[in-house]
Amino acid sequence: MKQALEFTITHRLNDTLARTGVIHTPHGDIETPAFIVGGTKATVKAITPEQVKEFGGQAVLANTYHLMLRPGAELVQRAGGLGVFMNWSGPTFTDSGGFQVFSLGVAYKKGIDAVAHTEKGDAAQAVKSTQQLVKITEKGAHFRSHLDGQKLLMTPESSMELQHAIGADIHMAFDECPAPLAPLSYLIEAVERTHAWAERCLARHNELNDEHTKQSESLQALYGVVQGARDEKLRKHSASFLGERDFDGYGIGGVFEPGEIPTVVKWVCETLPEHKPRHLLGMGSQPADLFLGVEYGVDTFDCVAPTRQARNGALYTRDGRINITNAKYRDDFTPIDECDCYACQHYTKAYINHLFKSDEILGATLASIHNERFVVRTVDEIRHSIKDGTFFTLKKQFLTRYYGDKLPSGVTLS
RNA sequence: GCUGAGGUAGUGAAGUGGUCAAACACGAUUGACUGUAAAUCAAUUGGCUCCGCCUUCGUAGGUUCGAAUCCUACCCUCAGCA
Repeated sequence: MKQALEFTITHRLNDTLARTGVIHTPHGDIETPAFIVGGTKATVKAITPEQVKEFGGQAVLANTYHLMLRPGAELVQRAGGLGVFMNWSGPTFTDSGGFQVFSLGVAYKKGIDAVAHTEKGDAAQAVKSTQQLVKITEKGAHFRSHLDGQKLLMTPESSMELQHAIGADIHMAFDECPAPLAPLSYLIEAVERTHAWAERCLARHNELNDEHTKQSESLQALYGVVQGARDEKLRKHSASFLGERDFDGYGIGGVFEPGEIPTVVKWVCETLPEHKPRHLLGMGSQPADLFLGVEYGVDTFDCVAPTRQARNGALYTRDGRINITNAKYRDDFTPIDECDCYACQHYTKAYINHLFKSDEILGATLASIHNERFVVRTVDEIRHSIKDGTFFTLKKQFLTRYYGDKLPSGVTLS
């Protein structure tokens, strides 16, 4: 059978897991490391696909759960698939909906942050609330739609069918993302379930790809998703189990602190087969995520924070994050940053401050373009630095300037 | 000039004898946001030597143990009539 996805590694950085490469998809190549732009509901919030292209976005990631509810996967299929529907001609990814088991379950109304960051959270309660709000069984996950409350069941098979209907180039296996604080016994159970689901995903995915072959349609790729929270044995077990299966690449799920990358991501990436691409799910809003992720073997990232934070007025600059609504920017007639994005080339902080204060939607657009450009450019710089061997110099300079003396815990500059 | 209504914190607006430094909304200030239930959410918003004290509800007096709330005078605003 024809490969659904080809991945070529072009450079490696000695003594690290970092590499550069190219992911070849039916809708074009992705030069890695790459930041994949969040387009959950088949739109990159507040900006057009042309603008995404202009700031250097190479691929977009949408979400199966959201599109299943609205407008429906079948409708996206009838529209001609995700790319045609949203007028994005480049490569596309879909997430499986597995993360919503977490965000609508354990993290429900508490914020993901509260669960991921609390040192001494109530682990038993974390599991309990999962079971109450999102019922997980071997069969799949029972959800309630956040739109109208209707009961839904998503199984590995149905997630594959939905993702094939939506028609992205790269799909994610349906996984369970447990709260990192859940007791080990539960984490083990969740990993085993994720593995069983992964095998079912792969089986159904291959059947669907066989049908594509018969119809002379291009094949779609499937990434297995590694779980295992912060546990070394579990992470390595998960990476090794999935690594032995014929996935086109791998997602790494459930990591929330940059300081965890040198341990968790490293365990995973040194275990996974080297010749397949690795995607760090849901991380990559701050430079530490990007530098450490790449250093420890990540090829692609996706993260909604650049656009979400942009809509809420938090903008990235080389000297750290700023809040554009701060009073001091009211009459600051300089651009957000030394930056080549559309917003920085044409507008001042004072103007964008005014847009936010006035609740004008152009503010969200300009801020989103800027934040996305910042992240995409940072990854581009990292990619080049691997090719010319200046990665560690760049890392030190970049992180020192961005964080000053407030480096996130667990992050080192060497 | 007459009649009526009214003057409460940055603004609008509750409150009409004690539980009022005064609801609520907006505004303002700050913070958070990482596989998007997020153009969302949270905190602060009279002063201070801040688990307590001081000064505030047009101004000045008064009644009362106690007043933003009752009385008197004055000032001002708005509406209608002259």
